[in-house]
Amino acid sequence: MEIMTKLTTAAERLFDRHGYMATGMDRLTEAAGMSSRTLYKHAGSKAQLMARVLSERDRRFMARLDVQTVDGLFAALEDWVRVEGTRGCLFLRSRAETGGDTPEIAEAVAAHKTAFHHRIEQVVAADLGRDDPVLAEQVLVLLEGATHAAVYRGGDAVSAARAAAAILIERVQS
Amino acid sequence: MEIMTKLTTAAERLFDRHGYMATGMDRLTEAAGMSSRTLYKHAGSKAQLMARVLSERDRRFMARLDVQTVDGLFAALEDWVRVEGTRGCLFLRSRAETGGDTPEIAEAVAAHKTAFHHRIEQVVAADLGRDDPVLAEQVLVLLEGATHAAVYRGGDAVSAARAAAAILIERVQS
DNA sequence: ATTAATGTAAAACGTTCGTTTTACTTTTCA
DNA sequence: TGAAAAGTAAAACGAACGTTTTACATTAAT
Repeated sequence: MEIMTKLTTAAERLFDRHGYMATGMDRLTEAAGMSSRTLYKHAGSKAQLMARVLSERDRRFMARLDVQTVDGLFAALEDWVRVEGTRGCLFLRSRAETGGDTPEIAEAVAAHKTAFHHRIEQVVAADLGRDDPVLAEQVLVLLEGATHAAVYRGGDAVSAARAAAAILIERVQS
Repeated sequence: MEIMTKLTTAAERLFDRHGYMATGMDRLTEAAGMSSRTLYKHAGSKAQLMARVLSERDRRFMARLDVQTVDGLFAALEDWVRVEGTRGCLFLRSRAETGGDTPEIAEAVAAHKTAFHHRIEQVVAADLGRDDPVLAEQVLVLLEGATHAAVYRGGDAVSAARAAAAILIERVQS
């Protein structure tokens, strides 16, 4: 397995489960199975590593959101939380942990959230046959809410969000 | 001003703006305007201080949610984000930062989220004249979503959530 | 007036942080 | 075959961490 893949995978797991700040580099080198010399040669710094983790996660998450309907978005989120678990949004969390003061991280988060918003607008437009920025904002809120409510309410939160979105969609389609 | 009040106020501000882990005790003693000896005499430890911050915030936030209608919940959230800003939910963030491994913090978060959920169920029941756990879950998701989407979408997220909730309510009332 | 309590300022505690360096061993490939 | 590249293990870097302690000043009540 490639060194960079091993490293990014281990980093994502630890940062997600224990937090960015709370994860020390010693713990990371051990989990990734490499020396700190190699880690720094490839990753540059802890913040750059986190930025890499985030852009990799963005790629993986956005690939799942390649759907045609709003309901597909919630189905994708259900799959995501089933596979990846419910620990909230790693993007918002990492930005909050660093107070937005780490440029690499703040930029990766901003890029993801912009892409996320645009994708939702696209899917809403495809589902409705026309743009509806307000409905898109509501769908975004429901997805974000499901992600964070699932932390303490479990999968019910995602189901509830999905049902709510179906009602909002049906209402503007007829 | 009381020492404990000064301390909790300064701590909440710093933990919220820069993160729990990223805020050092030196920065805290300076912001609170007291020696570290006094701080530790009153607060016990950093984790206990955070737990105090959270239960104080719970008191303040839940007081705002003392409303009779679902729309009142969203109006209260609008007020909250106007006054306190949009940095996401400090409860979920502090739990995520510590990976749930700090008992005082994990307990304060669990207590708040349980109270939050129950309050929503109460308000939904009062508004509808009957219990509706599913609608309550949807309202919870919308509130949580508005809180977190507002971080990058601003006040529009809260307005969108409020409008969505109104639709869901109207639908089951008629 | 004196004692006990409570505060400050600041040094020090041992630990851990992110990162770099030293010394050495493997791998790669012209 | 042999030099360059890239890895490991482990020590060391200075800085910062949360917390405690030392030495002293101020307050409050007997």
